Amino acid sequence: MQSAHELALAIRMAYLSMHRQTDAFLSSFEITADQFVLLGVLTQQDGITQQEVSRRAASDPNTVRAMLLLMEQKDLIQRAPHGRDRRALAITLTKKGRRLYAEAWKQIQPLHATLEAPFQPREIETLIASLGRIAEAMASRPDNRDADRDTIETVSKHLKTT
Amino acid sequence: MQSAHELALAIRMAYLSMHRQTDAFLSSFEITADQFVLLGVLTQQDGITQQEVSRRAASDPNTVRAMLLLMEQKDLIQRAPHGRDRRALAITLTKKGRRLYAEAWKQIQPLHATLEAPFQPREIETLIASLGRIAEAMASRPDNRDADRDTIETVSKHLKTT
DNA sequence: CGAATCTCAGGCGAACTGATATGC
DNA sequence: CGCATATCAGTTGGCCTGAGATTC
Repeated sequence: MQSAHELALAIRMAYLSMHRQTDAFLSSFEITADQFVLLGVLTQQDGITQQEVSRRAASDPNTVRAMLLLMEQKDLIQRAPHGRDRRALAITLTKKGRRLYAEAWKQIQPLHATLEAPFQPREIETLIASLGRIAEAMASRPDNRDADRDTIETVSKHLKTT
Repeated sequence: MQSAHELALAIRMAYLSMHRQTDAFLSSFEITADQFVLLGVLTQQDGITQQEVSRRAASDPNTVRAMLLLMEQKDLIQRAPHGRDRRALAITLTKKGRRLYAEAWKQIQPLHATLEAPFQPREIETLIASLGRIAEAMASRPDNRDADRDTIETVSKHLKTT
């Protein structure tokens, strides 16, 4: 069990250090690492609902809503009534949002290079698979909420197609 | 570069799902996953300064200070003037804090089991090492602040001795 | 004296919880 | 009716900037 705790701390440290660096790299664009993730989701497919954005970002609807409000103020996205479901809002990228994501993506390449530098290509695939198994294991615990399972499946599918 | 992005997203998803589950497991103790991390640091060694706690938790001094204030209110820790450095506060666990950590540790064992279930013991060691290399790579980027390097070294040392 | 280190205060974005309203 | 979606209010953790205090 000791090694499980060490693993948990290692994941925590890797995530936090990466998140800090990502924020630093994106600060000149005045977007955060997490907003960058949402832009990436919408670049894959937009016109989807806030719920769908939340699922694909493995995040929480309330969190996503707050982020989208900020991003709407900055004219990166639009929130318009959904055609088929009048409860929902359809989220679309603005031209500014699409352009910003493309430039932020370029900006972040050195960080991507640093991230994969210590590894062989095969190691990276293994690492991604291991982390995916962890996320699956966490999401399929008996006491979980149903949403989590959907999230993992949705995101896994999303990852495979990118 | 594409795989680097996938790796980043995988780390993010693994961390967030784990963090959610940890919070759920600890909710009956009325402490959070991050407070649990601080208690663990102090269990290893207490009487250290807030700065030292921050470094060992791979976190930020201001964040840690706010958390310690909450934990002091709940009588889990004490903040007393430091003997050698009169600028600093020395943080010590109370008996209540020490007992709570021991019980929370027991409570969390099923989650630890779930975390390591998908892997062979050797795989876990490899995984921890890989995540450690990522944290090192992130911390040693040219544009980093000096504090990050110290953090990684301190925590790495800490992990080895546990 | 200045430099370094720690504490503290205020602010912001993100993650989550729980509750409520409304459309399906 | 149950279910899904969005919204609102509140808490916590994480990071930053900047101020003040103390020690070196």
